[in-house]
Amino acid sequence: MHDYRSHTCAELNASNVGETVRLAGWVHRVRDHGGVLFIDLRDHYGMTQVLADPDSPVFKQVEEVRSEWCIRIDGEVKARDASLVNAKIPTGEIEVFVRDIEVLGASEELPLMVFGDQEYPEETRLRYRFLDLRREQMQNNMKLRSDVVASTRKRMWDKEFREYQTPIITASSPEGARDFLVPSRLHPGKFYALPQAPQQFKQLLMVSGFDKYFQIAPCFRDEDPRADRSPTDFYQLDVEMSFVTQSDVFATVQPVIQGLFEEFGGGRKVDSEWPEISYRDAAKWYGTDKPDLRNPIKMQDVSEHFRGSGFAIFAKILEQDGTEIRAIPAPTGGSRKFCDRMNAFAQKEGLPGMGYIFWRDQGEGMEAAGPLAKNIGPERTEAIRQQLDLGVGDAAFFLGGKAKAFETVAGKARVTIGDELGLTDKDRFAFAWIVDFPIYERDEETGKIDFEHNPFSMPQGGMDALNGDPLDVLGYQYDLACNGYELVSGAIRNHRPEIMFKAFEIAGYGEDEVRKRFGGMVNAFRYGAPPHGGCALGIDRVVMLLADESNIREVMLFPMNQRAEDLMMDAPSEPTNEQLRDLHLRVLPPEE
RNA sequence: GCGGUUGUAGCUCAGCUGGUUAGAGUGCCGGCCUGUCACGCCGGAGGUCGCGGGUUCGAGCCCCGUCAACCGCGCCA
Repeated sequence: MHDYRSHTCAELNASNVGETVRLAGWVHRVRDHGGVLFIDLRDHYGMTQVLADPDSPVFKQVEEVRSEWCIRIDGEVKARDASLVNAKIPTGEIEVFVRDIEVLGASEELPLMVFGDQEYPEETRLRYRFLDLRREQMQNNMKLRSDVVASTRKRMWDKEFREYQTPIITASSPEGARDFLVPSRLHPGKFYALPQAPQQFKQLLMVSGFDKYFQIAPCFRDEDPRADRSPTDFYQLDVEMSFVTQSDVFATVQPVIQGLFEEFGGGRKVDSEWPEISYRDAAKWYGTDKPDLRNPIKMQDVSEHFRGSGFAIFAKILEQDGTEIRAIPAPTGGSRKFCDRMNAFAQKEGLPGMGYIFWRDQGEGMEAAGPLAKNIGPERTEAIRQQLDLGVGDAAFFLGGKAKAFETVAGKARVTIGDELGLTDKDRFAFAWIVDFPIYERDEETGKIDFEHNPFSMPQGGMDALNGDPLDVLGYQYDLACNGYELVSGAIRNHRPEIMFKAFEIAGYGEDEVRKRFGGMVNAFRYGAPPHGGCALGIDRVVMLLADESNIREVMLFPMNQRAEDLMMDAPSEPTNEQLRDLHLRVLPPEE
């Protein structure tokens, strides 16, 4: 017999009755009835009930075990009486009578229980991640993640992409987030950096003629985390292709992503229509560049109905340049209670409030209620209703000012309204390509023109476009939004050195600086660079959506906490003096 | 860096308007129990109420400061 097991804890069934078997696993739960004692023995694969009574030569030892001890048992497979079958587990028809036991690893009192679905603070869970990961949900999430990665690879290979590994210890790429720096031992005072993405390498691979590249690649960024954003490092499906247009990239990537969601979505609806929405329209309709399209609400400009109206606040706002009034239609939201709650929501988000109108049935016909309706009069109110296509029982909310100032909150209000009114179909994955991102933006305070997104995208219209107003220049730059998350970001790249230098010049970077920062790539583009483009898909976020988790740490094995610390491994930690000497480093005391 | 929320037993939490000895569930320890599968019953141990200061006759509760965790803002090509 094998040292540890003849079967896993998921394998035995009625056909094994009478066999002598050996099982190993963790004590999930003990039920001690004095004369008879049951243990649910758990391993990666499942659970088997084992039992002992005073007839067992090791009854005394079996009585000693506690939750989460790792044990090995030998015993005899017995059929359960029909009335005792546990239909909840695949091994429920049998149980194993213990004749020998070996404690492989005892456990101290647990800081968190594997059994049950008790919630624990993240600090506890992360400090004892190895225990947390024993829990069923975590095991499922990590298995799902592994399967998603495997399926992603297969789908890319099926499309004749190959996976290539690019360097991890490399040069700083100062265009984006903060770099993680790695001091050089051989070169005093110099540093490597961990790549924020394999961006430049994959573009160089295109110059080298590899045509179709992908990589499940770790990306390193020294930025503060969010619930859907890991600090330090995360994984992307990184893709790049030569001789392609934007629509070629979409056509390549959509089946891969759609296939993944169909394969692992657990039967939830997966949209096959992926609309292309311009960045400007997304902002106007949804207040964000990563809209949740499961929510049918589409915001609209209703400025004209308020211009010169009796509602002085909005009328005054509209006298200023660059302002507008935006409506959020809220079908079925037509009650004062709901409207007041949403108004309070807007105030909590830092706005003066949200005006509203709602329409109710008033005997002879429809009546528009709410302070706004009174101020602007019945004709304007009716015009608004018709524009928004609303009726009795519906409501609409209104925000005014400069779009930039209210759009984000408007977007949040749209999400909240959709959720509260049950308009958002939770059982669905809805995708949209967000396209036509502006290449440049003006810093409101300094007035300086800078890159809005990333400096690698090809401007639509090429060199000619760069000779006009920079703020009008759009890029072949795109995101994929899914259920309110940004899943993919990509671009057709700017592979023409002269256009690149011009693009950087507009943002205030001279040729010397571009060569210094992106030397490797710019240099390569001088030697026959093909047109190319691609994208990167956030693996963690895909798994998050598939696992129906709202926190990215639920789908990562050993994530950092909110302060980018690993409490289990105690990272970051202080280096030894010897290490510092090797690296030619001296640590300054913290300031103040 | 800023804002919000939270911090009470190993763990998850309750604790009223400031008032006697700070509670429950679970886990742990001991006892009883031969058919449970969230087993049941009895008993026990276990507390720097995050930390420091203040107000008060009296503080888990109020005030000030501070630390930590999470969520958000900034940031994230």
